Amino acid sequence: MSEKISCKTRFAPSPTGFMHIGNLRTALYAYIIAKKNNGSFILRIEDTDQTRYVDGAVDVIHNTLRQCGLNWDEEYVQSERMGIYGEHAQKLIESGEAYYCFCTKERISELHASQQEKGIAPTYDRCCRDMPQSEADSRLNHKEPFVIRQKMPLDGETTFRDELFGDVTIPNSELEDQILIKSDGMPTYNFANVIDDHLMGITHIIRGNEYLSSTPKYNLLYQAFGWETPFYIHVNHIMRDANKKLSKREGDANFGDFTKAGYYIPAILNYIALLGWAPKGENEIYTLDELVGEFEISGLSKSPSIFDPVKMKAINAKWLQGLSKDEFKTLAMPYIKQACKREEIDYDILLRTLQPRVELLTDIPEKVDFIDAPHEYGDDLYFNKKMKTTPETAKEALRAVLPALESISESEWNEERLHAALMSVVEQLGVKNGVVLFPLRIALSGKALTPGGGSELAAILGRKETLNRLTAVQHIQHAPCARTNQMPLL
RNA sequence: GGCCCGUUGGUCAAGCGGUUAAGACUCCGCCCUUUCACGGCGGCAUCACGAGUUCGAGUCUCGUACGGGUCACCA
Repeated sequence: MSEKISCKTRFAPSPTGFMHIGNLRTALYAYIIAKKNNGSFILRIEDTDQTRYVDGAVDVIHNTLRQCGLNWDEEYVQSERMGIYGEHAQKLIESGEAYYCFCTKERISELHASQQEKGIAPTYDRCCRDMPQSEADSRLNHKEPFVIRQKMPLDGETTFRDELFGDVTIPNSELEDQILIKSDGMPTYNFANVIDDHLMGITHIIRGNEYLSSTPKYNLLYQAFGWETPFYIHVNHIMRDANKKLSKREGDANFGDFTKAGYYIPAILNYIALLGWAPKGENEIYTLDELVGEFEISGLSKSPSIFDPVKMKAINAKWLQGLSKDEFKTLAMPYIKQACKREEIDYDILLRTLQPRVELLTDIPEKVDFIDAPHEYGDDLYFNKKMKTTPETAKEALRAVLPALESISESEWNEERLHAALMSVVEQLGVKNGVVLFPLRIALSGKALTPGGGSELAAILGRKETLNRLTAVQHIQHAPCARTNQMPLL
């Protein structure tokens, strides 16, 4: 493909109101291949089937591509181009490459039924193919309904080249005299596609594997018009599991659902690019621009790829961890606000402790929900084998912590100062760090797992709230712990 | 069913006639650590099967099996 200087690719979705992740990946590859060759990327809305029209569906396509940064250079809407397909079909009739067919739908379905009875594959019997011109003219004059069909070669075989699969040869006997123009005057998808791709100057056609066996028909059309055939790149399918495609019905294929689920858009693109394509080196994290730089058609995979949400999460986590402080803040704040209304906290520390712990943005609310109010908990939470803590050691530690922290003034309330004060308590008690810090975490949050440890939590919550929570814990009259049946801690 | 395409660990995958068959995710162990996470180190686990070509086959050829696609006046 390198001998071609110009390169133009297209994404040709039909507006269904839904952006399938597999379609998006096809668009991504088409965009990348265009940009890699300094070419252009075209969006073509394939809306010839007006019965399938969905309100706002085109907006979904536009918004998704924009959000992803897949900016298109030109846009066409197929329904606005209806005139040109009939003209082209006429040319084919004139050159003898196509013919009028007056067979009714009823005749065709009877034909197919009888073929099936005989165990033959149903196919059109080319009944009208050799009709004399005079008869055709007369039937046209009588306004008989007709379709226009393409004359396929009756024998031999057709070979086309796919840039990934290599040469693919199909016997011409497999090819039906396909309909180009339907009886309502509309072009079939196959016909409109070829005409549009040629007229728009598409040089590289990137599309799903399902078109592999119909590509000879497309090439035969190009040849019938005397047009140069494009490069083909057929990409593999994304599967749900070994023999099921990712489906709309299962709700596991919609781009919009992934953004709602807390995925970061560049990470989504990154992951789907890697599904069915492998870079040369060992890096796995790529921006869109980097993908453009790294992409090679030879890295595409021919066999189907199974979508792995676990791996996608891991890629998402790597992306979030790699963001700058400010970028992460912008993304994380809305999620923090969902669970945390309190304003007077140290967001810098919170964000810093949060960032390496978040896989999906939607993980955040659960991680910060202790800030507004600590969780309720029983004394047994203070048992921790690894930290060597029990409710009794916790009680002693927290008794010592309270005055130590009270002695820090509002203006000195920062991480270093807090850490130093807590370390001196550790030293004073002659215990390991965890014996003091683990109970502090629980006293401040009511949770055994928090972003950051005791000193970070104290810094995040601020002096007033920290001391309130510590004081509350000192004065509460606990009932005996149900599990241990021991007397209350404090 | 005909035709077309595919098949390397659980998943994504590298590999292009000679490799101890990369790497990533997952899982497990260890280290670090105020928990978890991050990070570091280590581990489990793969060439669908059968012939052939070759000194030598995951790599080439042919079969078989399995999987997918396609055979519309849908796109």
